[in-house]
Amino acid sequence: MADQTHEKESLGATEDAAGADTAPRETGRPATRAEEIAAALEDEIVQGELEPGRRLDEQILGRRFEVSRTPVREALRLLAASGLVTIEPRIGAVVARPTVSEVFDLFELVGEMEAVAARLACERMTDHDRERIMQTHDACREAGRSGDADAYIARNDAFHAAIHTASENRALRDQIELLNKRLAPYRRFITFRPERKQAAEQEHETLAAALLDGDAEAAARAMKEHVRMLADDAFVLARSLRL
Amino acid sequence: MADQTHEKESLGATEDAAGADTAPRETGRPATRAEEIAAALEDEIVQGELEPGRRLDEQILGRRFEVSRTPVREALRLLAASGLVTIEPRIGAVVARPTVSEVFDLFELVGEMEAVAARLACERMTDHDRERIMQTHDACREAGRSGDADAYIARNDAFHAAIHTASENRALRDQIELLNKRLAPYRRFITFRPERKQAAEQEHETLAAALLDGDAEAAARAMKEHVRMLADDAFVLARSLRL
DNA sequence: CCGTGATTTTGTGTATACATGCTGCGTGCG
DNA sequence: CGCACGCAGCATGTATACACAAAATCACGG
Repeated sequence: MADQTHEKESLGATEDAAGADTAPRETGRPATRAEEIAAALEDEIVQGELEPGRRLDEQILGRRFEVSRTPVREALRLLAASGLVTIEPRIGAVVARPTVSEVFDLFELVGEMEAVAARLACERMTDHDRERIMQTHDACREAGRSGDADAYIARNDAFHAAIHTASENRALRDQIELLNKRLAPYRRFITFRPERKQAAEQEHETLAAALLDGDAEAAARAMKEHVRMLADDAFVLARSLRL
Repeated sequence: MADQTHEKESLGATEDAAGADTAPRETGRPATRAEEIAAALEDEIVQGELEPGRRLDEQILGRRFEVSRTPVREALRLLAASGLVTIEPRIGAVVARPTVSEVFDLFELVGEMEAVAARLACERMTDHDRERIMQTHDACREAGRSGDADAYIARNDAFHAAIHTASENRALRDQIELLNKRLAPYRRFITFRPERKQAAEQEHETLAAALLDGDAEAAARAMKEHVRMLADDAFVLARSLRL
């Protein structure tokens, strides 16, 4: 039972190295069962396999992961703390289903924070950061042409992650990436749409130009606009889909 | 029958954040034991009774709160998720003791976010918000003269809370207040110092003036500067105290 | 005297059992 | 026919027991 080579089915398994470090926990220490379960559930929520509002029954999950309720409970607590699930006493856990207004607030917040990150990145980035930003931007553009939606999402995340890293503020970076996880279920619908992808492309160009040009304010503005457009599209699409 | 009102608190309503009652009244049970314990521990950490680095033994805490280890564990998980304690597998929980660099990042982040809140508040505040900001500002000034440090801290928090509320973004507000909790152990040393209080007073004046004047950029700048000064003083003091 | 390794001890991680409050449905009354 | 009350089933909250890893202690040898 000591052998912890978890051969779980896992999911896509095509873990992109660039976006792999989206986990704020980099303890490097051996993971506990609860953390493994939390990570697995988080993936499923972010990937949209578990839709918002879905009930998360402790016993069922326990059977599914072949553990008792205890680690499952702790995993759910972890996810609840990061805002991905909601737990109400004596009721149970469900995948978080924020109100429209809450999603709006989250988009606005992440926009502001990404803008801060862009500004700081502009002021602080090393040559290596600059290179990585250019590189991920190019990769993003390339994926945009190829039309592979999954690849595009991964590259897009990598581009943004490069900016977060360049901001040289770990707390900021962690917060942004947590917020993006919470918003992932709502972004998914958007990023797949070709016209959005094209617009994002354009916005990325502006953003990258400002970054490489060292114009912090322009970069911040471009980033905020970028997120705002995304949010707008998300709401328009949500409305048209009666979500 | 539970007569607990699950009413969500109205945003601009009579919300005495000034009170910040440290005494968790146990009228009935609006929460589970784990949450009660988490709240109690959070208070003790924020108040500085539990210093950073202090070990949090599950069994000892269980005896202290007269519960088994289970709710204690969940409480610790809750606090860990909010960043107030650190849990390492097979090691246990300790009150979070971030590195200097991490504290620096946190101060910078909270400064940026408070600045965002100030800007948004400037653009969105209702008459009621405006009144509340003025009112809490006056109270703050008054407490500054009286010399009651605890009262001043409470009023100061209320002033900032009024701005957060006026920003009309709940997610932003929650994040800022969480960050402030995490920084509380390090702010404590500063806020008590008279010269810092006086400087803060001045900065508050500038900030309030910009807010009431509707100058969003000036308000954001003033807020960022306000937090930056606080952080600077905190680091200077920490160095002089060899912390 | 001190370093090194085995042993004990302690505390966390997980499992299981019990208690309590919610949910849903059926029955009886208005 | 509709609604309220009550009961049974069940999921969560809490307690307790066991397994195992890490720290502390001690014994032994250099």
